[in-house]
Amino acid sequence: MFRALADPTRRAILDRLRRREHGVGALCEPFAMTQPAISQHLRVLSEAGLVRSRRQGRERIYSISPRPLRQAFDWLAHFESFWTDRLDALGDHLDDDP
Amino acid sequence: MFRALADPTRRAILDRLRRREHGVGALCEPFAMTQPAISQHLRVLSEAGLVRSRRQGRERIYSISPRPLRQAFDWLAHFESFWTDRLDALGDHLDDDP
DNA sequence: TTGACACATAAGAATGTTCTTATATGATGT
DNA sequence: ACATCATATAAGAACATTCTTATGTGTCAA
Repeated sequence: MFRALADPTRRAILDRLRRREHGVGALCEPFAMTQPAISQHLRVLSEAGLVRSRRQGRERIYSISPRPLRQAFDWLAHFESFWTDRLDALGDHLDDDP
Repeated sequence: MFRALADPTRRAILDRLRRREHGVGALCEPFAMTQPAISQHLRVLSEAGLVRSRRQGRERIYSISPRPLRQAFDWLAHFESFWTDRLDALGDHLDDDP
């Protein structure tokens, strides 16, 4: 799933979808890339559970599906004390979830 | 940088370093992988700014370097409203940073 | 200074990713 | 039924990742 977030195009797509949902055509527009390439990225995002889609006429509308993003967020939150503590440099981080 | 987080071995290394700093030998121990493989992962983490290291005798001690983790965390935090709001299903997420 | 230890680097094989072009599918309007 | 629009899928080329084994580098201890 972090793998799906590893690609900058896919992160840009998510940033775009964060603002509002979009059809594929609209998602393609800002990228210097063919439509199949975007569809493939959407597939990766979809398989990672990061987006969902529904049909609407002949368009397919994609939107954010937040659950895995939240998992990633929660994982990173484990490291929060590293930038919160001023004790940072002391290597003072022992088990916070035993 | 998300690319560096995309590999499960590297995330496991970070999880390990989150608890305390470690030498390479200790980091290798839980993995079914050779020492050079781990050293290569450590190099990727280091180039992404996710870990730092210092020499201590003949050991090299690795520890977390939190700045890029925080960037990732901040990026994901942009999506926080998706799992916070109960309006989730309404696609009601318009610009929150214009 | 020599041997052993802890680690890094190099080279290469296997596999995975990310694009392209060409083609298939599914819905709409006539 | 047919042409068209919106999108998906397939096949393949180019490049990147992730391991392996073999070897290099720096530190310590005798």
